[in-house]
Amino acid sequence: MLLHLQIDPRSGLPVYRQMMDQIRYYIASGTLGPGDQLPSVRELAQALSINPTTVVKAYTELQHAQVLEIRHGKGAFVNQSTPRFSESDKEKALRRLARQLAVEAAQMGASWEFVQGLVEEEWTEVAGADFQSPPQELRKS
Amino acid sequence: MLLHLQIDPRSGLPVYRQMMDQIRYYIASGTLGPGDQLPSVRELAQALSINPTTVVKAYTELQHAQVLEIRHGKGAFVNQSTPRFSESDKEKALRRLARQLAVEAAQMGASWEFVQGLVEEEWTEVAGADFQSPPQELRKS
Amino acid sequence: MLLHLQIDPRSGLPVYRQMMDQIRYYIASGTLGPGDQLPSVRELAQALSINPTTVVKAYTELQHAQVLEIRHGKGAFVNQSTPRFSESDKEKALRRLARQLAVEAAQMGASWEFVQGLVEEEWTEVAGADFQSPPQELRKS
Amino acid sequence: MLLHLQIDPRSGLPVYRQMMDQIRYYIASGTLGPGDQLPSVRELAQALSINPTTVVKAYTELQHAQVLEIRHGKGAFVNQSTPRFSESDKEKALRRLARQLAVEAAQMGASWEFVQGLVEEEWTEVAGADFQSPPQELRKS
DNA sequence: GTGGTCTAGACCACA
DNA sequence: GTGGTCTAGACCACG
Repeated sequence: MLLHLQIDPRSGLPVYRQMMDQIRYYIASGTLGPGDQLPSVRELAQALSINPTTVVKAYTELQHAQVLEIRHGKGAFVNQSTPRFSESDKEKALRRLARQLAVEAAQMGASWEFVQGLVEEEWTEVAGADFQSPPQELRKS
Repeated sequence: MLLHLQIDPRSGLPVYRQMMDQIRYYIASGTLGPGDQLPSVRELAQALSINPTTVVKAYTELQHAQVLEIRHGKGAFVNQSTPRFSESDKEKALRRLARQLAVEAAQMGASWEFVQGLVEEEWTEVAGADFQSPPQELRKS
Repeated sequence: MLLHLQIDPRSGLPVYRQMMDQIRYYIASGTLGPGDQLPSVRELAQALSINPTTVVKAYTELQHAQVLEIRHGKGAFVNQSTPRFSESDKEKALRRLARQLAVEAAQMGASWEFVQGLVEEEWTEVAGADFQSPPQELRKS
Repeated sequence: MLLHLQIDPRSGLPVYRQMMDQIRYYIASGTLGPGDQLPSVRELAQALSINPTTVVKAYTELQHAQVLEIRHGKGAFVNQSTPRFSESDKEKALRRLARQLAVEAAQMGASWEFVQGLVEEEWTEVAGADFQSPPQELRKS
């Protein structure tokens, strides 16, 4: 339950957003599975040497994004069900990221092969594990 | 002299930092060379629909970093001796974006084919015109 | 821009939720229209003698609910477009409220006619004004 | 002795207060009379899937308000001389719920017919059996 | 023990 | 001026 989040206060990215990104990554990559409990607010705050309210913000935002489920008095848990998005929303969000990647890669003079390889590497690292992980049909609540 | 900067106010990244990063990229990638003049503050601000003071801040910060030279009444210019990014820095920056794309796509339940197609579309749109997209050879990483 | 929110710290309802409820009411009843600017965080906090971060929380939650649009450095505005909900979500949310009303009314020994009249009164007060308000097609951004 | 309390943990209202309110309603409406015994703490807690300490808190608070009498080792009982709610109090409480329903329905773009139907469905389900729904007379408030 | 709310006040980003 | 983030610490609700 240590989660090993790495926070860089000088990155310009808000701390709570860095936390969100990394928690999402752990979930997507299978390190955290549906139903898994996250560290308590106080525990994580102390481990990262940040204020508890910052952790609360990260958790709350992830709750809004249907990534976490917060149970009062119990703790924060990875949501059971994959959140549903409309196809248009999905494409819109992902296209924004794809464009950002393409633009920066092009500006840096990267080749298409390089970019393609990079994306494939990250995809397999993140989603590959899921395909081999056990089916999630056993969980019902 | 439009520079094609891509700003996302909701990314959590400060706008002036997004600008700095991308200007650095332009310089590192050779799109901007030593001595080249950057757009005027007003011009850039209008093009990006942002406040001129934000542009000023980005330019000033880059001046402090010895990346730009501000000549009062003349404009902003790329400094001499601008270090190019190392290959590892390039990869690190792009990998961060690729990972973010992969994580969100995986959490949304997108297929690999969908992600791959999206990236390819954006790449051809962004880099295609400039680079005469090279022949589609097979690659593995 | 006074908005005249009434907060009762002893009601047991969180302050930010009381604010949300009343802002929603003002919007639904037409007192606040699409595009209207809300009081600034500091202004409202001072007027209600509460902490600014509490106002921020109310505004942020309403932003998540697609009721408000927050423009950094500009202020908070009533969203232009009515948020879209699936029919099933709509019914689920409203049925919860309808049931609560029915249960409590029944426990208090209210008659069906009384309940029906109450709902109709509130509906016309809230939605009636909208039907007579000018069409909103002129706004484009 | 199930009491049919309706608890919504996400309403923002403290659970113990929701319980207090509804127990007061039961008493005011005559469903619970002076001297009647309430469910045991454990029984209620299990039925509502909440923590026994929460039930204890609700009972204790009602004891302080002289609404209940706690007899050690015996249970909780409705006090003598429990004032019934005035008509205006009834209306105030119900109107609050009716308004909330109207506001949310209006913001979701629901039709009056939809809302009306929903309320009638819930009413008949909740009160129909108990009250042998009286003949449908015309009423105006 | 858990999370939820609120305060008081600081500093940053943006217009 | 606007909103956004973070800290330090308090008290409440819940298990």
